[in-house]
Parts: sequence; structure tokens; C-alpha cells
Amino acid sequence: MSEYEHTCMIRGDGGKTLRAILDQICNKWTLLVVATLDQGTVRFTDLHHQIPGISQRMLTLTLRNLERDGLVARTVHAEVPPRVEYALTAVGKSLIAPALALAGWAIEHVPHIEASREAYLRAGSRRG
Amino acid sequence: MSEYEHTCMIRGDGGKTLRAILDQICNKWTLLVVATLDQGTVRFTDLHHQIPGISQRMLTLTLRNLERDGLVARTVHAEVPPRVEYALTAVGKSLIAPALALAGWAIEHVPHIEASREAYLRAGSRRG
DNA sequence: CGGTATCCTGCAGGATACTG
DNA sequence: CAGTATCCTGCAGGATACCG
Repeated sequence: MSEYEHTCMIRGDGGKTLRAILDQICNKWTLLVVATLDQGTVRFTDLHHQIPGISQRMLTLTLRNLERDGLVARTVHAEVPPRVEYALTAVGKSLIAPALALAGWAIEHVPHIEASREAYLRAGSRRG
Repeated sequence: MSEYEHTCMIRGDGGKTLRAILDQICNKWTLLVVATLDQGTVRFTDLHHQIPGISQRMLTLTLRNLERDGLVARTVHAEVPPRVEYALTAVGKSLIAPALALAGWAIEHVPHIEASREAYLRAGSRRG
């Protein structure tokens, strides 16, 4: 049985809705930030340390977008030194499951994909 | 119960594996092409017509990448005029399910996200 | 500590023209 | 019909410096 009847969800409006979301969560850091926040409430600096390679700028931008979309809650504690904590909202948490589905697929098929790439390269170099 | 134990799949190697795949499938057209190919075997021109807005160049590039990764099979028929047909491989088909999971999440939460964005904008303009 | 502001670069992807 | 080849542009995202 084909899944064709359901892929209209992807093709739907020419893919605009889905791609607007995909563009958002695929922007290099979003999914990583969400996954890191799945452990609970985390401070800005802790996030910065736990996500290797992210710049302060990109962490801020990513968190702002997530906050704007209602996936992450930002709490500022009126203390000195300042303390700002981030946590997933219910909607943010609900993203974890489908993200894991995709991550699972990725990890499961990486060997196949890499093998296919090498075979493709070899076939290409044989052609010239 | 938290999903924290599982999010290591996302955070795993600093997210490199997952992001390599995500970068690949999030590149604006890949998922749309895969979803369109879920109907079966489709010719190049038919794909071009069925995916509004895609250029010949991007369709070709997207298909080449999918073929290289073993998600799509390309069949050239020795005829004139030429006929080239594309179809999902088993691995390509297996991507549909997790993609649908994500698409489902996206469609389900678009209203919430858009409402959150508007609220965020209003709060911002109130601040100045 | 938790950010902004600014500058800079690579490259995804569009437009267009040509081809076996 | 099914592509290449080439040029061009916007903008994601990195580096760095400054700020309340």
C-alpha cells in the first residue's frame, strides 16, 4: 500500500507551509538547541557550553526565533549577576518526537547513503 | 516521562550526522521531489510541471543528489525523443514516513506558531 | 552574565542561454 | 526531451568588538 494519499500533506500548498517550518528548524542550530533543552531548564551560558561550535550570536538568534514561535519560554530573573533561563514549552516538546523520527531515519540510513555516495563517485571517475 | 534519554540521537556527535542529512533534505526542493515521486515512476518534464516554481537547474541538481544518495533511481530509455524516468528506491520510500511525521507536526502547529508570532510582534511594538 | 552591533564571506539557488 | 553552462544576488551564518 502506497503512502501517496498522505503525501499531499507535504505537497499540499506547493510545499509552502511545510517549507516555512522546515526552513525554520533546519537552520543549522534550531534542532540542536531544542534537543539540548529537552533536559529541562537551561541557562544561556550552559547552552553555549553544551552546544559545541555555536556562536553567541547564533545562539541568541535561534533562541529568539524559538521564543517568537512559542516553542521556548524565556525567563529573566531579576538578580545580579543576571540569570536567564530557557525551557521548552509544551509545543516545543511536541516537536521532539517527529524530530527523533527523522533523526532515527538519518542514523539508520547513513551507512547506506555513504556507500551509495562512494559507488556514485567511483562510477563517475570511471566515466572520466 | 522525559524523552531526554533519546535526544542523544539528535545531539549525538554534536549533531553532525543528523545535520548532514537535514542539510540535504531541507534544501528547499528535496522533500517536495520525494513526495512527488511517491506516486510512482515519473518523467523529468512531468516532475517539472508537478512541482510549481522549481527551475530545471534545481530539479536536475536535486535529482542528482537523491540519485547519488541512493534514494532515487534514474532510468534512461534509449529512445528518441529521449525518456528519462525517476522513481523512489526502497530507502527513498522509507523517508516518507518520518517526513510525514514532521509535516504533520508542522501543519498541526502552524496556527499556534502564527498566533505566537503575532503576539510577539505586538509585544515588541509596545516596547517601541 | 547575557546579550547587541557591525562587518564579512560562501554558497544556495534564480534567470537565462545553449545542446545532444 | 532532458539536460549543461554561466552569470548573478541575497542572505545564513562566522568573527569580532562593544554594552548594561
